[in-house]
This record gives sequence, structure tokens and C-alpha cells, in this order.
Amino acid sequence: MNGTNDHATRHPLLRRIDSIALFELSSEERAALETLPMQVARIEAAQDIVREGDRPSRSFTLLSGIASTYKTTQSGKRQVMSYHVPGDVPDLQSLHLQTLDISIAAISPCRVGFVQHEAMRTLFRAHPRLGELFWRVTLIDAAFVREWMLNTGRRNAYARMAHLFCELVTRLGAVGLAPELSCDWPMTQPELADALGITPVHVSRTIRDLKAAGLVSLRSRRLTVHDWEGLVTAAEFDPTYLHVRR
Amino acid sequence: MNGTNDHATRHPLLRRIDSIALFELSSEERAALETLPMQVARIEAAQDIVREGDRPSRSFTLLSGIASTYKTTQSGKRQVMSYHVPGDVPDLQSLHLQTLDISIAAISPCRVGFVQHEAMRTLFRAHPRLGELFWRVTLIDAAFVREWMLNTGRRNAYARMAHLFCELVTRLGAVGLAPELSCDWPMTQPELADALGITPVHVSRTIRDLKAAGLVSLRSRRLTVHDWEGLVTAAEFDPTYLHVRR
DNA sequence: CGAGCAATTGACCGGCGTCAATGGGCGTGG
DNA sequence: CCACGCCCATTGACGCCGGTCAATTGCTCG
Repeated sequence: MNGTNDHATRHPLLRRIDSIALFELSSEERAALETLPMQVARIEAAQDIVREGDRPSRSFTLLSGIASTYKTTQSGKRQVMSYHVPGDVPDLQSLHLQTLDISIAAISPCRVGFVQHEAMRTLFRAHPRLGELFWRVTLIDAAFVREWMLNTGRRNAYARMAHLFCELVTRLGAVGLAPELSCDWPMTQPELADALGITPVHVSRTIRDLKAAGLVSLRSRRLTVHDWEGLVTAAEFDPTYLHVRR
Repeated sequence: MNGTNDHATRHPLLRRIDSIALFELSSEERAALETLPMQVARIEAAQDIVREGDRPSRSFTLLSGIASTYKTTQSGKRQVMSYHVPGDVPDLQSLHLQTLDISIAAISPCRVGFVQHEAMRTLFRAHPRLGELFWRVTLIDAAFVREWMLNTGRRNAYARMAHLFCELVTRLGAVGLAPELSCDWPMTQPELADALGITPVHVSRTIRDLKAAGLVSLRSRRLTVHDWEGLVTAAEFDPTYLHVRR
């Protein structure tokens, strides 16, 4: 859609928007987006960026690093709903839901760009198509969660793990962060356990099995897929729900 | 907000909108909503209303009955994502996502009201606050799924079942369909199994246990809660995520 | 009244949880 | 630069929640 694929130099908010837009943005729309005031911050690994119960007056886009959305039960059990890659706007929902029902944590050290809700509302009133586009972003994020739920409800640990690998390699690939089917993998096994709805012990066993099957390798925080077709088959992975244009 | 509580006589689309709006709708906005052209249809029990892969040019609101959103794996396993009560707009997402990633089925016989996407887009351009309100609806629906995912990922069958009872009694109560903590319950046990991520056999065992604990009774398609506090405790139920005003 | 599915219950099984012990990587501080 | 501590990772033994299989009963509806 935009001639080059220079994810690094493009404006952060355009990374994802460009990849999901169904029409060509006008130069006015593009300019309006690019001049949104954005406050950049760094978040250390394992720190919460926002917390359940917060009432934010701004949302953020992830500039670099990997983050996770999670909820906890009253008894302290934790479930990761989805992971976020650069370009995502993980708490965009707070634009229209005052109280956050989820927490978002930095998995690796992250850079984030905060944008005031008021600025976004003003932008969307002036450019309705942009508002619809960001609405679309929240709908796609919701589709990720639904697919993830099908995963945890109806597939075993082996297929779930394979599916998570497929999804993240695809999404990181879409923003240029998984060349050669290989990417940084900052999640620890206890964190993966919270995403998959199993225990850390069983995560270890499952990864052992995926390695033994020759599908992936995972060492020193780096994931490499050796057999993409095999992984896709094990996961029953169908990327349609990601709404990524090829 | 609107003096009376007459769910039956109010315009269908206002049922839910009124219950989640954070501001008083102007009479112009109300009138514009009420004159949206709506095509009413009846759907038999166990029929799909829309299917995964469809590219609808309209969305629908549920006028009466109970429906479910579900997805299936390639190997045919089925996972229910959420149930819908009268007033909901279950496939509103199709307004901005062309291809449906989910199917929606009528559990009991349903009446539904179809509204063309073009009519909604026109309405939202003329009344931006209404557009934001419907955006809010999709965000709340997404929050239901997230809570449901915490459920399937991190609670056992007993707590999951209790949580589903709590959620639906609360949501049906909000539209006047669960007086005295009692409501129609058209879902069969095989259907509940697909919602809870367990087998029909285990649904039967779990309901037996909930009855034995004196929390509910469930006979001839009717649910009655006998011990609300006990059910809430068993489920760790916190209705905040429902965004229903008290 | 019969067909077909829902519901129930028992017997048995297996995937994943729990508990525990060991080794490894990394940051901090002496 | 090494020692220590802490958490991640791995593996084995064993237990339990929920799955599987099968038989029986009960509804509901043509």
C-alpha cells in the first residue's frame, strides 16, 4: 500500500493502521495522524503499563518490545489474553470504556507512545474514516482473543503451544520482526503457562515435545521455526482471523 | 434514565444502548435511532443466523430468544464464545470486518431485526455520539469474552458453570427477563459443554453437584437460583466487566 | 407409539497438576 | 572476579480432574 516496507521510519501509529486499512489514506488523514501529540516512555521488563481498575485519560501504542494483556481471578490465578507486538494499540478500548477490565504488562523492555483520548476524539470527529479504522483495530484485537479462546477451550497443550508460535511469528513477521521464521522470544515458561492455561512444568514438557518433533528450537530467548508446515498442521493454524493483508 | 423500565415497549435498539450510555441521548439522536429501517425475521431453534466466512451487508439485534456465538476447529470441535440476550447486537463487528470469524446460532426460537450497514454508517456520520456508543457496545462484548476466557483457562468445571449462571442471570435480569432470580434456560447440556470447554457427561456431573450444594435448580428448561451469594462465591463472580448500570 | 436425542450414572483411563529435587543463567555485592 | 541468591528450566513419581465408553432412562415431538 505504501511503496516501501520501512517499518522503522514510518510513524508508529501508521504501522498497524496501514496493514489493516481497506482504503488508501488521504494525505490529510495521514498528516493528521502523524501530528497527533505523543508522549514516549520506557517501561522496564515485567512492569505493568496499565492495571485493571485504572481509568486512563490516554491510550498507548507499543513502539518496541513485547507486552501482554492479562486478567487475574480473585484467588490470584492469572490468564494472559493476548500478546502485543510493535504497532499495536493494546488499551484502545479505554477510549470508550472508562474502567479497564485488564492489565497490560511489558514482557521485554518496551518503548510506548501515549496519546491523549481527547486528541483522538478530536481527530476522529474531523476524520470519521480514521475513527472507523481504529474501531476496526479494536474489533481485530477482539478476534485474536476469540481465536485464543477456541485454543484454550478445545485444543490440548501441544496444539495450543504450536498455535501461539504460529500466531506470534506471523504477527511479528507482519511488522518485519521475524525474518527467516526466527524472532526474539522474551516470554519465560511461567508466563507462557499463564497464556496457555497450563502449569509451568507442563510448558516445559510440551516445548520438549515440540523440539523433539523437529518443529522449532527455543534457546536463550530466541525462537526459530524449523518446520513451518508441520507447526501449522499441529496447531490447525489458519491466519484469516489475523486480518493481515498479504 | 428513561423514567420507566418497560423493556417490551421501548425500541429494540434502545434496550441495550440505554443501559450502557454514559450520557442522556438527545431527542434527535433517539428519533434517528428509532427510525432506522429494520427487517424482522424469525429463526428456528438450533439454526445458524450467520456463519463464519459470511460477508454480511447488515447486522442484527436480538429481539427475543437466546443466541450463541461460537467457533469450530478444523477437526470439528466447537467452542461457544458467548451467549446473547434480547437487546444485544451480536454481529455488530461485521460493520467494520468484512469476513465473519464466528458463527451465531439461535438456541431457542429467536426474533431478530436486521439493519443495513449503510444505514448505520449514515446514522453515525450524522450523529457521531451514536457511533461512539455502538463502538462502546462492541468493546463491552469483547470484555465478556475476556472474562469468559479467564473462566475457561483458570477455573475448574464447577466454578465455570457457576460463573455462567451468574453472568446470564445478571444479563437477563438487566433486560427484565430474570425476575426472582429465575429464567428460561434453553441450553442443552451438549451445548453447555461447548461453552465450558468440557464434555456433556461432565456437565451433567457438575450440575448435579451444584444442585446438591443447594445453589440452583434446573428442570424442564428453567433455571432458578436458590442461593445467590453461594453461587457468586463459588464462581468468584464480579459483575464489573458487564458494564451494566445499577 | 416409536425414533432420536438429552440426561444420568458407573467403570476405567489419561492428560495435566502437584510435589520435589537438581541444574543453569544472571544480577548483585563483597 | 568470584560467591551467593534467586528464579527459570528440567525431570521423575504420583495423584486427580475430567475424558471416554457404554448402558439405561426419560423427554419431546412427529
